Amino acid sequence: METVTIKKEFLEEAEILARGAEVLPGGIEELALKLQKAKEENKPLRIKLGMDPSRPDLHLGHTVVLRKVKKFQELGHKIILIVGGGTAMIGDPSGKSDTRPSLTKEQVEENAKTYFEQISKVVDVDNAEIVNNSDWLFKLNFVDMIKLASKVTVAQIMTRDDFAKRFAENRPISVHEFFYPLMQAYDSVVVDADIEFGGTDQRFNNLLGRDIQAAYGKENPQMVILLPLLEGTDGVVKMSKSFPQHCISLTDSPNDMYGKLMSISDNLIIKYFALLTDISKEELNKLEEEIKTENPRDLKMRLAYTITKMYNGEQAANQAQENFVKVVQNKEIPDDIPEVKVSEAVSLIDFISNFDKSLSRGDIKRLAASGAIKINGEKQPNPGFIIETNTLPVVIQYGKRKYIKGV
RNA sequence: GGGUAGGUGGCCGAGUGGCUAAAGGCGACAGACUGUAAAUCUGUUCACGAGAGUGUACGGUGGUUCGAAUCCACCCCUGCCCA
Repeated sequence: METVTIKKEFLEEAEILARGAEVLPGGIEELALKLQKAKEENKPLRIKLGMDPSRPDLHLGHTVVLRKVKKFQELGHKIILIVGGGTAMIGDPSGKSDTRPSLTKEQVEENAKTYFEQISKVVDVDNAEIVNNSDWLFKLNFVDMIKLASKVTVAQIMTRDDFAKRFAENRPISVHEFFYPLMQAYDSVVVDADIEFGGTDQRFNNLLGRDIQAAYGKENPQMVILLPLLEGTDGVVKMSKSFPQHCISLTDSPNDMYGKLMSISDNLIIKYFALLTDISKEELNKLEEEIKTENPRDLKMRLAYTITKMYNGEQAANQAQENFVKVVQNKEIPDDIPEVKVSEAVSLIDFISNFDKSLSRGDIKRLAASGAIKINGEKQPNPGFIIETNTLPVVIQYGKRKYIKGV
């Protein structure tokens, strides 16, 4: 690369953009250079972001990357959202080794649609370029694929953490799984990306994109910007679709979103503030002090309120907070309980079972036996208890926060 | 192609003819305590049935046996070693 003086303004810009992220391989300086060049040539950077359409729900973990991408968009750069219709055929090998069920074209399109609705809560989808990698991946013939595969060695592929681990543990690795990173890298060639975004678990895949671009003749191959992974509500495992119970989804109701945020581990409070809100550096420092003296619960309520408001608006956030105080802290009965018409006497177990199909009748009996079922606030251990019509309306609580009203 | 070790409930893993709906752990759910945090303690964890019980289940299909996760045959899948 020829020596170019990097202007201060771009260094500063790069530094802000890189905050909290890993910028590979050249760090802030290379990023500043890219920004500067883009400006001088009046050629917006092409920002690549891949999305797995296998499960359509977007959670807060995704927004860490999306929020960063948005900052680039605000500076006038072009976002290219790649729907992984082709890569979904394989499924990213990381984590579970099971081959995922491949999706039909219709499913991918359907999922992609709900994806965009959710993504539009963070980035400006209308100004983004949206493509599906099945459009080019499925057109590759065997020779093309061999050519692609020839660009990388087994030793290189095996440095990928997941493969190395499985190999060391004598667990199976199918050859087709090697193609996942290759396909993703090839996407970078096709969309001519300048920067690729991802979570830190995408390090290998995204860096390979850089190498493959170079191998296909791109002069200034893409940089890679990696953002920290967000732990799920349990505070241990990263928020991932494989563990839906730890995910806070963008489509969660305001009450759920608020409640789930309240259930995160204390040691995640600062991290959530830092990665998920627009809080300033100074405020963040202040919070770090406060958390030492104040009840972490209060900071968490502030967090829950802030994030709920971001995605659902102020009114909904207020309601969610009120609801939380009322139902959880004061253990009162919530307002918005689903109502079910009871036209004749019905047993407790039938009533719940008809309403909530996710529980087996055995589950309900167990709940009753453990004292988790309440009728109008009174524990009722007998699942065969008959709800008479002349006792209506009744409020049934089963489990921590599930209610039905019989009317 | 040859040899060898395996495939058990959401996961890991014990179990080599009846006492096995299958030890133990993890996870999950619930109760107590709380701040819907953590830690801790207790209980539950295939389905149906109020219950006695019934059905289904240890890779698949057949078989032996009064009785099979466990023995036999064939098949499928995976690891490792050799070629």
